[in-house]
Amino acid sequence: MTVEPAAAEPRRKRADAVRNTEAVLQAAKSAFAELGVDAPMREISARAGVGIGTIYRHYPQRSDLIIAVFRRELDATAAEADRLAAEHAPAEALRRWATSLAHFVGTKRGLAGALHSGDPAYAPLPDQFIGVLAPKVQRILDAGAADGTIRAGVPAKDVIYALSRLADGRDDEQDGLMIGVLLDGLTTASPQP
Amino acid sequence: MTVEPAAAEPRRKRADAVRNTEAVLQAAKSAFAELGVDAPMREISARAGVGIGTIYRHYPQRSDLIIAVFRRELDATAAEADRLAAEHAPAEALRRWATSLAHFVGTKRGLAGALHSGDPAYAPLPDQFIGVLAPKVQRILDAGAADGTIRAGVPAKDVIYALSRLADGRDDEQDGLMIGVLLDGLTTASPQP
Amino acid sequence: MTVEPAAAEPRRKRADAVRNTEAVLQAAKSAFAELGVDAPMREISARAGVGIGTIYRHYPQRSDLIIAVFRRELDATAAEADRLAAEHAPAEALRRWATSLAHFVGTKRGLAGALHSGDPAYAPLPDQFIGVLAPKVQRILDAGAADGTIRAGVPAKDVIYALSRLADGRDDEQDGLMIGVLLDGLTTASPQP
Amino acid sequence: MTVEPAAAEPRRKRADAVRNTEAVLQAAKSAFAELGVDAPMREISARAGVGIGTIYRHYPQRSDLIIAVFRRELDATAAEADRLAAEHAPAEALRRWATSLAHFVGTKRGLAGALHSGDPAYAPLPDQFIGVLAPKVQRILDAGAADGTIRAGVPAKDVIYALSRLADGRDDEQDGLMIGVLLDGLTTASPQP
DNA sequence: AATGAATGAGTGTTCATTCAT
DNA sequence: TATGAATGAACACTCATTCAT
Repeated sequence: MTVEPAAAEPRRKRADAVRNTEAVLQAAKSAFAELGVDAPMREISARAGVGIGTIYRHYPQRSDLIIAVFRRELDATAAEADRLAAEHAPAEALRRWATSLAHFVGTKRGLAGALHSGDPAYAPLPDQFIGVLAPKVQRILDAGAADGTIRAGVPAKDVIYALSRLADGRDDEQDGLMIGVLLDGLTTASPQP
Repeated sequence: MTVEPAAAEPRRKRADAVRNTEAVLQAAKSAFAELGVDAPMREISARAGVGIGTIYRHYPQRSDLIIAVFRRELDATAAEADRLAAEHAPAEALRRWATSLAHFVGTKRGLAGALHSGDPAYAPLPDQFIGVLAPKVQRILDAGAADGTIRAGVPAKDVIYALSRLADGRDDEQDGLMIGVLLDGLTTASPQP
Repeated sequence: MTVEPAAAEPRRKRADAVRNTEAVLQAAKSAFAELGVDAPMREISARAGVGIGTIYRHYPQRSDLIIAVFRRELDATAAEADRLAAEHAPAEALRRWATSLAHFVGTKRGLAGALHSGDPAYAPLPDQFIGVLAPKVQRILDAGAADGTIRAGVPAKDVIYALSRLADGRDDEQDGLMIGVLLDGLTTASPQP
Repeated sequence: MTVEPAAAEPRRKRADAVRNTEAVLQAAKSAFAELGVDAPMREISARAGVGIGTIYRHYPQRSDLIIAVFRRELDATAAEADRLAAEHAPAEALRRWATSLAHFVGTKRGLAGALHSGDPAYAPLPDQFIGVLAPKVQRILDAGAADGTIRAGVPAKDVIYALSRLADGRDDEQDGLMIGVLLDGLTTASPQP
């Protein structure tokens, strides 16, 4: 497929490594989607066509792999918050962003559970997720608090956790309903004078 | 076939059996609290000072044991709904009951997760919990819908699930905050004319 | 169903015991037929509506129960040998008797296996079966040897074992075929002059 | 994708793996001989001085291990059929081959039982054994049927099963006797004109 | 005598993690 | 650096057998 320079042996290695890394991420993504984020490591290595040792080399902790797999989507979700904040009033931005997050979390079997499991294997996860998302969401919340459309005093972290939990169900429709209720509790119809 | 004295002696030796049954329930309760509802059966049998076979005799499925352990508290939580419904306006009753449920769920490591895991070992759990709680909660919701203080069209089942999820955190305070927000979304300050 | 004297308390016990014994035998028979002779003891006691201890009291060894269950049929099969010996020429008697034995063994899942397993739980079985059957069969064999229609020098015990093994299949038709072949090897078409 | 030297080095370290594989086969062979083909996996792994996971890695199903253990001998027995067919008249070839099979089966405690147990753990066994042996034996049977020295219409499969059963005893001598009788029933002294 | 609760050894099986090559 | 073989702890579950009542 890709044309590679015949020479440059050391480069080759690099190319291989990149290919492997990508294969592992894809494999993990599909395995996580089908089996949950607690999918057997062996299953992932098999899907990637890579030795299991290679995965451990790159991702010593399971949480490292999870983070790597979701990194792009996580960043996209964070960016979405900025975009929405720029284009919509805070309450509306929050509402739309909640849908993004719900989609993100809802399609990752077991992710919400892992975030709150207390299992050491997942320990670094919450900080990672909150670290990326919270600042963006906090800005929306602050803007809403400033114009009175969003209840003040609710930390972004807790909003994100709550949304994650409510989005983890088997039934998107019902999940959406309760997320809507939560947002109703968080927002007011119109800016307070 | 044979006529027996109505004042039946309900088979002796229940002394031993009852003692063991109680020991198992206590052991399971403590194990569940510390290790979660997926605590190893052996651990439970060890804590109970009982052979592992004894547990399987009484509770062939893990879910049977979980239900037995939480039965009393579950019933109490259900009864609380009735009591609160009798003593308070619907929205207030709901709010207070949510605290009860939050306490119940919040002290059972892994219970909320098990309720939504899809794991066959926990399969009968959701029906049990919803079956006991939903009718009571539904009555409160209906009363609130009737006088306009609670948003109509939100099934008790979803309310219970949502509350369970929000109560599953490690931090009671923050859990309580988000539960409050959810309830705000579910209720209105005063009866609608 | 049966009319019992109202008095005679000690008799009652006896009646109960007999009823229990019979129930156990029936239960074991059906369990053996469906699950094989290694059916769980608990399953048998449950079918009999009797405590498991009761079975152990009457039949300390599994082989005791097996023997008791098959006793009647075993005796009938032995008697059949005598009957056939009286009514038919030796070779024909043997051939017919083989069908009886094949039916007996073929309908007892696992019996043939147990007879040759070497498992201590079944140790007394072979002697029991051979002890009852061999003398009868030996008489037929001897008669056949005398008139030259049955090959001499083959012990009844081995004939019985061989027939049991060949009858243990899943396919009666094919079992019958090979039993026929064995009998052909054992007999000659007509008395040798 | 990448061109590799045709003289591929077949991955080092096979030294270790091969050693283990062989150790497992030896251990299984001895365990099967002493305890039967239902010997505990742990016992086998212990004898092999190998972790139990190693056995499951190589032989996910018990039947896989059984087949692997007996493969060589099974193939040898099949080859023997060809050899005997080439060197002897059909009836004599069959007779001699029966001795081979009897030796094979007779030294594998429980193998004959497993072949007919219906236990899913052994399910692939009959097809494997019959698949390897039946074609060879069938050729002998057909040749014998053609020259009238072997009874026609008896499938090789049934002959093999019958011989296996008769060879499964504890007493080689008596087993041999009944096998002889069966063969007598299957063959005629001399070619039919 | 009958009951059935209790015992606990035994077995199959999975999977995270290490490490020799 | 990659590989994947090996490890072995862990767990669920079954069932023969004992024994207090």
